[in-house]
Amino acid sequence: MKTNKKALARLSRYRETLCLYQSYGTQTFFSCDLAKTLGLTAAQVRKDFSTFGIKGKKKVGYDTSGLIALIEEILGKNIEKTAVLCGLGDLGSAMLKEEVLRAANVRIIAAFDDRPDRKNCTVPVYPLDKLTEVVKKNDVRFGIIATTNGKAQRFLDHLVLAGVTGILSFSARELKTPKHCVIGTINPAQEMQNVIYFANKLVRTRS
Amino acid sequence: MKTNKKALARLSRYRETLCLYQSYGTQTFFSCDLAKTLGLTAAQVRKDFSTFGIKGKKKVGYDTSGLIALIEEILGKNIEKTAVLCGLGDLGSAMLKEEVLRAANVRIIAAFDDRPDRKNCTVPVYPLDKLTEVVKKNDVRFGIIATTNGKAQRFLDHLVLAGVTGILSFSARELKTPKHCVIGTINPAQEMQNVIYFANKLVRTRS
DNA sequence: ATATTAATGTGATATCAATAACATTAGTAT
DNA sequence: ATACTAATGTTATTGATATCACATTAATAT
Repeated sequence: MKTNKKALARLSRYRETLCLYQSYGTQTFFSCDLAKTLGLTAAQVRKDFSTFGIKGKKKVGYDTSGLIALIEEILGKNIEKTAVLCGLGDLGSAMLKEEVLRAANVRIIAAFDDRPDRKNCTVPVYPLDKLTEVVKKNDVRFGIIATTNGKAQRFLDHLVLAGVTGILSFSARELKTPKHCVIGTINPAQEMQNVIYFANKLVRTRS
Repeated sequence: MKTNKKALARLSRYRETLCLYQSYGTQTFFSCDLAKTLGLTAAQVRKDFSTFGIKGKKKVGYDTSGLIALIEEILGKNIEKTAVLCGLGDLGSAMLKEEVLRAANVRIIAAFDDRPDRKNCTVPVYPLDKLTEVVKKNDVRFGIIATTNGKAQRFLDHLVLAGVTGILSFSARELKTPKHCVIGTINPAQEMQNVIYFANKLVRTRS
């Protein structure tokens, strides 16, 4: 399968929407339905499906529940994955909310924060120097870095050493990551910057 | 100037890095330096610079402080922009932390949340029905939606009606937005999903 | 002054993603 | 049965982004 980052990113959006359809009792749907709901073109939906080997029936469309199951299979959603959380400030606490990461089906099993006062009842909280031990004992493969920029690299280094292979980071700083470890970065300031830039452009080019 | 979304997104990363250089006292730098720090190629850095009309000197490189100023000019960083925040849960509170949005130079002047107990000392907190009034009175052009998925569309509709033209949303749901309004979406679950997918692929393709 | 060199700036090329176009085919109507 | 139609699945085209290659040129060495 020729992987396509953008198409992959859309897969989980497709799944979301199909769940919605299912809740309405819609058993089958057409590519144009899904496209409309998501503001895409029907061709793109079909192209994406084709990329991941998803098949429908001519004149009938696609089977909602079957497709949800298939997408979940492709995304490995059925396998429960565990992660540890680094940093228990507001951002870290937000990540612990059930709703936020549910779609990815990761379970956060522990948090690390050097401020001992940041207790949390949903997961145990440890200081950084316990990270390796906890990660190794529980065979954790993913980490979320929700600390201030200054501390991010240190947490990352610990995660990598402990054997984590995928990291989600909220740090605006550039983090050094070895090749065998995947890192995804969320940078709200940058995203905001883009919104501002294009909003300004919209205003300027309106004639 | 032929705009290029990706290049624009990198501009703020360039700025970040240059500030770091400046703090080390580095007055000039080469494209390859910047490339190395950010894990890009020197050619791409120069291409990006070229896109935005940024000039250097052969054999000398680029002037750090001059370039920071220029990028800030391009990004409109010098103009202070105001925004309102919708939702004051953990995610909303995180957005109020100075560090998080600083790079975009937006100032959040008010927050809206229907839970009256969510007081906050750094910005005034109002119920949703005050949104239009506050936005109009202060001529606010940007909004940040940090609520649970269910409430996001309602906040967005209010923001749009009040005249906001740029929105940053953390909602996983598809939000309907008019064409004259720019929306940027941050979806942690989806980002995590991608990390998981590629981390698994890495493991599988390692031979 | 001249040659050398190490950098920039950019045109050409390759890759990746989105869109358009259309050939195929399963259902429906007659 | 046959024709028709409305959907899929895929190929071709376009567009955007990244990479490559190199001509240009300003500083340095001789």
